[in-house]
Amino acid sequence: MRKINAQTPPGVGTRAARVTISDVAAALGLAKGTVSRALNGYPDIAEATRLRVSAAAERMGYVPLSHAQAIRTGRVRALGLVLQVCAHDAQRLFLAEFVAGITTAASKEDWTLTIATAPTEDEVLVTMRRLIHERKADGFIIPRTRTRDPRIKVVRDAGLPFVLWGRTGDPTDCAWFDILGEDAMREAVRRFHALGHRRIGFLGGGTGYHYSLLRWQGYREALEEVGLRYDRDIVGRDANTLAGGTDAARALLATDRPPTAIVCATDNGALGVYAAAGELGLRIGEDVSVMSYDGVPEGAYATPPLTTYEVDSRAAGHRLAELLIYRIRGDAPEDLRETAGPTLRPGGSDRPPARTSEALRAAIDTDYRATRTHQGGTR
Amino acid sequence: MRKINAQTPPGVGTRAARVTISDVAAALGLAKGTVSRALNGYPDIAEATRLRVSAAAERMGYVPLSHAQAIRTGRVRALGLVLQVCAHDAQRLFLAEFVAGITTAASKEDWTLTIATAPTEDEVLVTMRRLIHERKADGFIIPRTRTRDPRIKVVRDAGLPFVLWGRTGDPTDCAWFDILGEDAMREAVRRFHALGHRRIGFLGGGTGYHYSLLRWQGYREALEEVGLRYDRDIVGRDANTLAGGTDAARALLATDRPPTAIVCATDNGALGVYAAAGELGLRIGEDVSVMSYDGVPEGAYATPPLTTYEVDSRAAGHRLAELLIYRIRGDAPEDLRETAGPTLRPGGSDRPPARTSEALRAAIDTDYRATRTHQGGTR
DNA sequence: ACGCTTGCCGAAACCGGTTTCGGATCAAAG
DNA sequence: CTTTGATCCGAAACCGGTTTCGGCAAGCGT
Repeated sequence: MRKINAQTPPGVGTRAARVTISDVAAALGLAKGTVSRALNGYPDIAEATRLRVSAAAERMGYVPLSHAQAIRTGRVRALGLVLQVCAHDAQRLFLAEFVAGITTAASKEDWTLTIATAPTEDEVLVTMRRLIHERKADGFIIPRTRTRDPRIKVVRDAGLPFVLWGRTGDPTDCAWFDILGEDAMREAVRRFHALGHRRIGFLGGGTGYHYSLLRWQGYREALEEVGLRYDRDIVGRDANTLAGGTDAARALLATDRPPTAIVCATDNGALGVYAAAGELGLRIGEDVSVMSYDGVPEGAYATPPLTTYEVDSRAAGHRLAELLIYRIRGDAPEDLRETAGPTLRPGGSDRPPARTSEALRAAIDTDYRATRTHQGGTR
Repeated sequence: MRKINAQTPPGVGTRAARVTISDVAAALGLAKGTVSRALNGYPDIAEATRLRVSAAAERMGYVPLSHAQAIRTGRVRALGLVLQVCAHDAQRLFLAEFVAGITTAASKEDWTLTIATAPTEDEVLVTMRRLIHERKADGFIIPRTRTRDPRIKVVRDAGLPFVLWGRTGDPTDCAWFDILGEDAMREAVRRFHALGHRRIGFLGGGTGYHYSLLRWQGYREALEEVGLRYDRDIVGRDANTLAGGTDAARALLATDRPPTAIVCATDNGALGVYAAAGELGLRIGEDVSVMSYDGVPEGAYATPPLTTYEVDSRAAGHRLAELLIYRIRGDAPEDLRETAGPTLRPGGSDRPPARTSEALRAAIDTDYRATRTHQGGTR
């Protein structure tokens, strides 16, 4: 009488009996070790046997238990992702698509995604260490890389494979996928210049993020390329949130020679420009033009719709998962570095300048007073 | 000479040596079975020994490997979540907060979240079955429940615990957390009535979703409560997306007696009302008032900002994870049913009616023509 | 005909835990 | 002084896989 595995965990009803490797072995009259080796492609198994085994496994519906394998192999067939979810808004909504991309690629190979979140940068590290120590993942996807990123050290010290969503300062041992945001910034500057803008500002993302540095460089290089002078008066920082973008845009528009066009590293920052322009009674796409990067949905709802370089987060997630699996399977990081070009999503926020920077300055000053007094009256 | 576990998986550097239960046992001069029972609170271990063991485990940094435990216990200490991520937009951005809530609650108990996605409803079921069969999760969180939800059958058949994010038609064996959307709809109707609206329409979510049914009922009941007649001419369906909402709103505004206020089951539908109103040259909050439910960020960026009942997705995820863990540990589903009231996020889209329904009809007809001819001109 | 590979598979150890079972110790009871 | 029972722990089986090791049989050369 064979013993059937009929464990009944407390709390709920019986779990369906699973067919184990021993069941398959018994059905074929083979040793379970033989079955295991046959399924894992060991060279010391006859081709005929291998076929017989995989046919039987298929027929009986046998699927190895990844955590049972893990105890010996140390691999759980899971990708790790730790997200920093700040209390305030920012960057959160790219996530659904991103995760969808990762999980579809992962499940194609019968892997899963173990996901965790942490409120602060430090806790992200703690959480990663915990997942590593508990062997919850065989490798990590590291999103939103910084120029000097402590997460890389954590995962590298543990000897675990990883891939970056974005590039970083020191590429040693790093594999990555990234979209060339700097090219987007370059194109934006060129386009503004071609439209007739001669005073083009820039709003950068948070300091420390590597994409932020790259995009700023792209802006700066393109400026030189079209023959405009770099002027830090019309370059804002920490503008990757709505609030930050609003503040920075106010500052730019308060200068003696305000920009007639602003290139933004992120859509959130660009929406801040909308807000600041609204305060001054300026219309986007007429008084001030804006182009940015990300493709957040709010941009499409703004008036006029934001012209931006859209990021296909799903495709990125998909590719990153594939790269990570290759990496875990042993490919060299140097062979797993990919970049893609930016994709423009046209809107109505990038148009020829209605006036020069000087005229804009004057217009702001008069309009602003007008708006103020106008707002004084009830509505 | 003790053998140290120094396996080196191919592909990357050495994984740090982990301290195992045998290490702890050896350090204390106990059998590893004893250590295991001590840490798991078996009654046949002396209190002194238990303290000694847990102190040593703590000191040595011993953490049991969940997948090693799982092989015997069948529990992997992971929560399962399978998301349907449609190609088109809709409901996606609640996700980051939701996931954050789940993972914080989970990691508090040293659990993790195994997440997967699928493009269609059927593939969601397939994916869930796969995760169940591979024992990737000890229980599931089922989001966006339908009145008759096939996912419940899948997980119930497997004998796995689960909790619902939302309620469902047949509550047998179900635990859930939900926000009383129907109360929000009631309040919205009452508020519109108090503001003077006498023609209040409704845009429902997708059919089949239980929340959609409940909210529609809430609308209908409140209508009766304030003494207005239910009129299916001003009730739209399948309006839980921007496109669906736009279509439905067009239909409502094309009736002989168009609504001066519209209660929407979802923000996306409400933004569709904005779009439809825009087409007709109507202003939200003046010609047509709108209130809805969800609290998506786009709503705050619309002009005027959308008045809506905001959902704290993070709190919901947090609570759902807790409930599921309780459920897995054996609590009865009947004891794990919680609801919370809606929270209003005021905007500018709900104001007294500028005119009656009849006057609105006339205004639309004339304005619309005017707009058309006006649009004929450039710009 | 004999030894030597080589191919192929069974047996058993192993991974890191959990759980069962039985035996040793000791205090209280007879 | 033994018997009994409770308390506490060690030993070993077990979970579902993987991997090592050794041996049998067929094929090869000489």
